[in-house]
Amino acid sequence: MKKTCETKEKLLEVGFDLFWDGSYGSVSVDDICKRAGINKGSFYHFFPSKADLVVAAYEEHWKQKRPHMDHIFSPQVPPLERIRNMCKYICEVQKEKAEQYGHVCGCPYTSVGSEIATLDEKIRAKSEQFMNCSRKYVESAIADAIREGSVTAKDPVAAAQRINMLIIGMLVEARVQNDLKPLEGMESMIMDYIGAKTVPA
Amino acid sequence: MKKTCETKEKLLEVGFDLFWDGSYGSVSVDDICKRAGINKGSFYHFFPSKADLVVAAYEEHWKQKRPHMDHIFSPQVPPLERIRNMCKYICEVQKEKAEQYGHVCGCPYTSVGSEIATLDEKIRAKSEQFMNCSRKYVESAIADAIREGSVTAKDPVAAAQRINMLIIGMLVEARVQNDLKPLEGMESMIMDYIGAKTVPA
DNA sequence: GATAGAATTGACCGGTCAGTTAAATTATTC
DNA sequence: GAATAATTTAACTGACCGGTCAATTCTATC
Repeated sequence: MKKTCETKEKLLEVGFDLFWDGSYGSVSVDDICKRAGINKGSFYHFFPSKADLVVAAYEEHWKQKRPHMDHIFSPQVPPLERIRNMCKYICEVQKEKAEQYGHVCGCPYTSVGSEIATLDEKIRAKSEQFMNCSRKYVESAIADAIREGSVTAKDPVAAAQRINMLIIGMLVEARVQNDLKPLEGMESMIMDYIGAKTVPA
Repeated sequence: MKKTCETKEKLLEVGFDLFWDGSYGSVSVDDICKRAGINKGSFYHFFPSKADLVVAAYEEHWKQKRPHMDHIFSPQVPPLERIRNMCKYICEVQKEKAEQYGHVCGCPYTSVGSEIATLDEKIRAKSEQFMNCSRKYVESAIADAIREGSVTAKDPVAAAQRINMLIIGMLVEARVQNDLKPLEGMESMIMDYIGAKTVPA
């Protein structure tokens, strides 16, 4: 029950990383197995197909990321600070991955999701689901900000949706430009957008 | 000199369409040739590689699209109307392509660009170039809007950059959701963002 | 109508792709 | 420690990949 999980989890982790850095089409099952130090037969013992691996890897990745997001968006934290911390977190992760891989990688769900959206419905649907995970956090933060009056925005649902699009656009630009610069304005752009009344450091 | 161009242009057109609908990795040279009714040898007579085709197809597509953009952004047209017309144009094209292919396809430069950004520098650079083409139009429209006082925005460069990101984000979301809905708010979102003073129909 | 260069053909290459299989090894349970 | 199931191994399949090539046909010019 132990070693089993190690193999499976190794495949999930390696697969996620390779797909994130490259693309779904450019990473083969052989690539994943080689990097994971695992035989191909084992891959197909745990996953019925390459597409199933990427879906499982999405789920595993989100499972591991969620506690961090819950912490960032804890109601203990003032609402605008939650959003600011999210921006910092995104930038940190991007910087870290860029150093690790030598490329700016953008949002993993978005990259593979956009690549494969018209070709595999199961992956498409999962990408959609996870691309929208962070939206709910932003939504409740903005709702709280509205209640405490620290923001001129009126509709938390619409605002969160738009912020989500903005961040996605930024991350895609950063990936295509292979440059972290597009991310620099993220925090101020969002604060501008929701009409944050305090303009702290 | 006539039939020659027809073959080459057919390959450019079919390639662009297939890459736009699917992805760079999922469309083979054989697919393109079959759809174009052209032999593989001819493909490699005109293009040294698959990557070169996609770059050439980008260039051809932009060449054909540019007059339309020049028209939309003619200084004859009031600046905010230029931007509104651009939004309408984007939505129209997306709707048309969605009907044609059965999928919402998003921005062609962005989709392939994001897919391939970390793998092929030549394609990456071209994607970056064309993803930013529309930015210059928006920039000058906003500058004009500022001069005529129809807008509260201050910095046309920053505003255009952010609008570009917004549109990219929207198009990626639309593609991944396979739904035109995310595009609906484009015009009002942009007008909100730059602080358009008139709120016409 | 001879000639040369461009366009076209279709068979072909080695390599790689996702996925399979049967046998061997390891853990688990009684 | 025997029986059973889970896991791992490595060789294998057949289709398809991007790209090559020599042979052929077209076309423009003199």
